[in-house]
Amino acid sequence: MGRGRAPCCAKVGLNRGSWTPQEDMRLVAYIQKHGHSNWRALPKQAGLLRCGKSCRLRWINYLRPDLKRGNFTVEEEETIMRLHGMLGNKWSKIAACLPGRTDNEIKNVWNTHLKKKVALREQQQKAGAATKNGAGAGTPVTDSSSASSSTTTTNNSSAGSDSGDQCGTSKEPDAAADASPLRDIDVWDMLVDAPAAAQPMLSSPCSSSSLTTCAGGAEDLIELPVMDIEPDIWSIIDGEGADGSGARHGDADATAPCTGAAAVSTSEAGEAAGDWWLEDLEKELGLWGPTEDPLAQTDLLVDHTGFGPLSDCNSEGDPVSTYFQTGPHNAAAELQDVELQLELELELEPSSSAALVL
DNA sequence: AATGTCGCCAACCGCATGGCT
DNA sequence: AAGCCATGCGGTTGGCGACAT
Repeated sequence: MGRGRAPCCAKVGLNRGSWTPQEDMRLVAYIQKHGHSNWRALPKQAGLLRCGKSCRLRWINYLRPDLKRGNFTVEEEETIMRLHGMLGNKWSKIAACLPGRTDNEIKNVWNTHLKKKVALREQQQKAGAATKNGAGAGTPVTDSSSASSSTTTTNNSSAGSDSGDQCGTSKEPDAAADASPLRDIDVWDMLVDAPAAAQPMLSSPCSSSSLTTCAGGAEDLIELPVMDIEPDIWSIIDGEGADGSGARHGDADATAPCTGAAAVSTSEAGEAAGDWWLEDLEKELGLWGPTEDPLAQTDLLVDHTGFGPLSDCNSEGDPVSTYFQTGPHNAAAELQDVELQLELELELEPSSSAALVL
């Protein structure tokens, strides 16, 4: 097997470091509309000065609508500790057993909390074994004070996996679906269902790999913002890929219909879901709410964005900026014209979509 | 109140893997 | 069969906030 390595982050001219709210919104908007079948082509098509890898990570670890936020529950911690005892540092496999949690998140939690916790338990076990001279072998998670209340019969979906194999053996979405009924849920379906459920961020089993290309049905969930980027940057980033390596999987795939999410289609419910989710996202990003101080938000835009031209567009031209300044509802209407134009340009000239300038 | 230290978390880096040509 | 490419994965690191001195 050949193992060519696609140059990615080494490219010059790309933003690095923390993501700005504008970048987040742009990425979310694009993925909602077109999906993410081709991460490498995505930033270009979405008008992001990021490498595909960075976009993927950002989406998987932070922007995915099905992510749980907040602290890990005791059950989750127990599950992680138990699975880690069986699987080791197979974070992605462990994450597959914890709906709404990412491998990165689990890894961090392990390194910061659970590792110590497990070490402490082992010490206690040894101490206990020394006195009792006995059992407990092979059970990495024996109860200790706090966690034991749940008696390791975790009510998580993963809990059913008495043997971690169930979760770990396959990353195939189908296989994952077998592991838990929750895995039938599609993130885009949730976008529709969630508002009715009035749940902030529903947990979903979607592992990172199970979230492929689902935007086809959610096309109208959100308007895709447009930004102004130096066209030259993409020739740098693309390198020799003038023929568009992305084109191979590119636009056709990006808009490919999603299996389960087809039901979403372009319904009003879908739009409502999009509004709801974006609203929630904005809240997460600290951008949502009554615009008592629009200037503050403008400052946010200007100060944090790495896009000069975008800053120039803040006041009037850029729909994302408008979005932040006027709120999601007004902006949705204001963006319609922009979206139409963008669609036209994308269809007419997919390879140079990054050069979109309004 | 100012400074230093520690811990957490998001993001990056490089390798591995699998699909496609 | 071999090579190329995109994506996935796990380890590592840098930034930032919280806490202690």
